[in-house]
Amino acid sequence: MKTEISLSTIRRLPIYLHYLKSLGDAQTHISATQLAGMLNFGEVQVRKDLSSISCGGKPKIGYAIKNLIEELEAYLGLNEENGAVIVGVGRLGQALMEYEGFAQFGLKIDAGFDVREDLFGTEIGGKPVYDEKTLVDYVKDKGTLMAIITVPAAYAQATADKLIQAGIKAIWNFSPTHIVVPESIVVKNENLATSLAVLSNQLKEKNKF
Amino acid sequence: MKTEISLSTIRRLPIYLHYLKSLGDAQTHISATQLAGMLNFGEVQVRKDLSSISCGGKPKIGYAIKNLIEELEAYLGLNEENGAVIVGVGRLGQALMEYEGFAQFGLKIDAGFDVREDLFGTEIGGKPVYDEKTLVDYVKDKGTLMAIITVPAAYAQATADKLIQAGIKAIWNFSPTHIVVPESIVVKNENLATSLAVLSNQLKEKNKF
DNA sequence: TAGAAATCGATATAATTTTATCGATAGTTA
DNA sequence: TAACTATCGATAAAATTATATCGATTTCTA
Repeated sequence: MKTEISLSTIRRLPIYLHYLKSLGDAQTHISATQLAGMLNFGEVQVRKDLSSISCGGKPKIGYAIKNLIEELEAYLGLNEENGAVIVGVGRLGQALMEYEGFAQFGLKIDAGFDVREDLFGTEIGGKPVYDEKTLVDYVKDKGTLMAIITVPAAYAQATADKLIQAGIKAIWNFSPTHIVVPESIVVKNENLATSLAVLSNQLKEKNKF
Repeated sequence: MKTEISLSTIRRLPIYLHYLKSLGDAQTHISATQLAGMLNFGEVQVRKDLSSISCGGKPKIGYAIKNLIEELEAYLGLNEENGAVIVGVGRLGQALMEYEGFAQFGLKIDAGFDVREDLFGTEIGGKPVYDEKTLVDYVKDKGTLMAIITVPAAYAQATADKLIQAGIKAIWNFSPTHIVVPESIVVKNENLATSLAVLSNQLKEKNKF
């Protein structure tokens, strides 16, 4: 258990967690070598990653899967529930509201907000959709810390500003635009264009030969 | 213009591009300082990034926006059109099929595939949905190189295998599972859990104090 | 036209991340 | 029980990425 865990490591932790969970009860232990092989990582990297959150595996045997899962969950804070709101209930917003995988990672979406009147009062994935006008009050009342933005690009920055003013501390932005926030706010711009750029660049590189 | 551009730089290029496009005709030139300020990057970083794809800015003036956009587009290959198929036409698949932003980045989604009969023959975002059984033939016929996977986690790996067998070279995986592919195939696992982990971790860190 | 200000690009330094190496340890097998 | 193997964890080396520094260049201003 170390103090500082690198961002790159944190990014890989959920991948380990997910893979470990997908293994049934067939085996009780797993080695870094095996994990690395399955996930296409380096095995030293896996050991280092795991050493930062786990209290250790045994030579010749590997890590106890059950332990490892617990340690990963504990570190990632998947016990404490994070309430969140979604702003922008278009297709993407709906997809995210319906997505059940988030619960597994400690994220609980409480409600969606939109400007479309026909959506008010409806439920998606069991979560209510409210008038976007009530967003600020809702967030203030509930003390919600995290917001997911899925509005059209043109409204993203304004939405973010409004949310921050209401007390939101973390923003997950799916709008195809880069939003800028004060230092004290955590933001993750989920830029699909970025992924796409990397992907098509790699494709181009590989097809050169 | 250099030979090797780092992955981190490639990831930032679309962000520059997008921002530059969002500027109107109000200004013809922009400095690295300005760009850095707007996007919250280091200004040296911006210069380095741009130097790798651009033939240069001028002191005191900065870079010609129009040029820069062209250079970015050229490098990112946004002229050559990349045809792609989407496998799995659930909400997320639909959202992606409808999303118009991809065209701007050279990605043209040709069709969607699913197993749900009621979807066959329908159109989403102007693109047809076909029976998943015809996927392999379609890909082989068209010589499609890129596929987007939005099927449930349990089917993701099998879908990928099938696509690869049909000749796909690049896979963009939105299923909440990590898929593994041969060396020769480019894959980008778009793991929402990963982003979420980073986000909630940072939130936790900041709220410590 | 001389000097000041802004900005670039290059080089150097620092920080981060990945990969390699190696001794130690827990099981396995002869 | 002695040798052998797989594996861990730590440390060291290499590679990558980000940041700082500085001289050179262009424009603006007095």
